[in-house]
Amino acid sequence: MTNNSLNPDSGRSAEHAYQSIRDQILSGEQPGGQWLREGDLAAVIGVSRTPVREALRRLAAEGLVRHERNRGVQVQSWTSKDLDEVFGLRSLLEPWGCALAAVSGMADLDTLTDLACEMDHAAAHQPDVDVLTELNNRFHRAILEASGNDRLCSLMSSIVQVPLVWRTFSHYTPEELRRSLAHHHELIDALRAGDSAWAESVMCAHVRAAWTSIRRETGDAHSTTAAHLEPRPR
Amino acid sequence: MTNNSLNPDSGRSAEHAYQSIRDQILSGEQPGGQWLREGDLAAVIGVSRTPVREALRRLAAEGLVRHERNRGVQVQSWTSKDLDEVFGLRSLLEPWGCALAAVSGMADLDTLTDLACEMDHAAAHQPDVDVLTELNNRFHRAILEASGNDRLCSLMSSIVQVPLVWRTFSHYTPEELRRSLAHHHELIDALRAGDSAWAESVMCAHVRAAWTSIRRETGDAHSTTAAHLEPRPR
DNA sequence: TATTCGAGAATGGTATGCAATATCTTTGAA
DNA sequence: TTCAAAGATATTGCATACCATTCTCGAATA
Repeated sequence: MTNNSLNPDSGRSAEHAYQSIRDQILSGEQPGGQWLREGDLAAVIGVSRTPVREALRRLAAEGLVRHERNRGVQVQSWTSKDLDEVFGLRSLLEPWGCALAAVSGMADLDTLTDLACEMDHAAAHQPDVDVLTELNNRFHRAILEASGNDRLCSLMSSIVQVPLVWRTFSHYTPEELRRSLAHHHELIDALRAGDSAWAESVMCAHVRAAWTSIRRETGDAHSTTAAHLEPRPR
Repeated sequence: MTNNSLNPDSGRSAEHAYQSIRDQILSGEQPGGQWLREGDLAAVIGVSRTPVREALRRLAAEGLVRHERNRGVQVQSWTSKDLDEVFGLRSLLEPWGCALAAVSGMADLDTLTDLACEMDHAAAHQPDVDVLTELNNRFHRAILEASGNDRLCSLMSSIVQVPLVWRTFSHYTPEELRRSLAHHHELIDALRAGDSAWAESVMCAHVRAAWTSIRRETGDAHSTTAAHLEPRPR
């Protein structure tokens, strides 16, 4: 076998397959609607079908692929409705988590500041979308973790697993990018002040600004209804 | 083989295993911390280890069991912190979904009314917790589906997968049970009126009343802090 | 020409065997 | 007596083989 006892990856085929397939989907390499054959994936990744099946089931549970009995799995396709659902939930959950973080005392303001400054740097000259995406995800995750609600973190993680959302920064104009980075610094100030209402408001603005940017980029018939501008029930 | 072509369950071993194990966990038959051996489960359910493994991975993705490499899976244990997390999220998401349902025009008021009346009947003399649980879950699910946000439904489904929450009705006093059923009817009236604020408020009250009931039943040191009574950030 | 039926191929579903790893037990010495 | 190390045992992880189901495509018939 290819996995002898000297191979440090021995016993991690399923995890490897999962990461591999997930990356292909989030990067857009496997477009929505694409059928994923177990045999092909197994051959490409270099493992048997068993760990590939396990990986596909995990991805199906997370909503990245659809599983049809006796037919296989295909990469989930995303519509503007999906985007609205994701951002509707984000604009509810992230501000809430941010408000909790403001009063939990668990926020590591130094780390957040570092991340925000690194993002400023990464955006300075030739914005590197991959780096910005990575830093941004860590920033948002750090705030949610400071909320003290582990389930909230898990939920948000699964929600933002949408290629379009994952690469939010590729949709920003330079001006929008600057505003987004400014939001991050303002969030830190609000957290430092322990002002949950301030923190919540900034985060809400932050998310909904992103919503509008992405809607513009993915403009379609549905966007003309501006559904997201309907008054949000309180 | 036991599965010949005449067996309608042919090719659904994994689903069968999933339902079987899930029921055992939600019913409390398999207590938290219990280790689940693939071989034992396979023998009891009457299938091979392969579909059992698939079922266990699904349950792990849903958070009902914990999976440790090369050690197996054990039933998730629940603490009062978990309960607070679940109800914190519920008291945010369910009212929101309810408000959306009030203005979406997608709520099937007849079905909801039927469910509410069936619950009244089931609670009349000798309350049947299993029947009430089933009807209650269908009632709440129907409202969330009427919100039009499919992801919200999925999220809530995964959140309430906690034995203690699943069997909320077993924690109610007769008086609390009556109030809960009254909430259901009021929810229907609010939805019929298309009043999102009303619907949202009732649902919020409904969830938070349940929170308090369950906290009382699971009373522990943590409950003395009454963390859920802290002002919810808006 | 269109439609339906069937044979073959492709694919997923399940069972089983082996290898790797963790846990438990036993045995030996300090 | 206790602790540690090594072997025994049990359990999971992965690969492979086989079976069931579904899809495809062509031929026969209305």
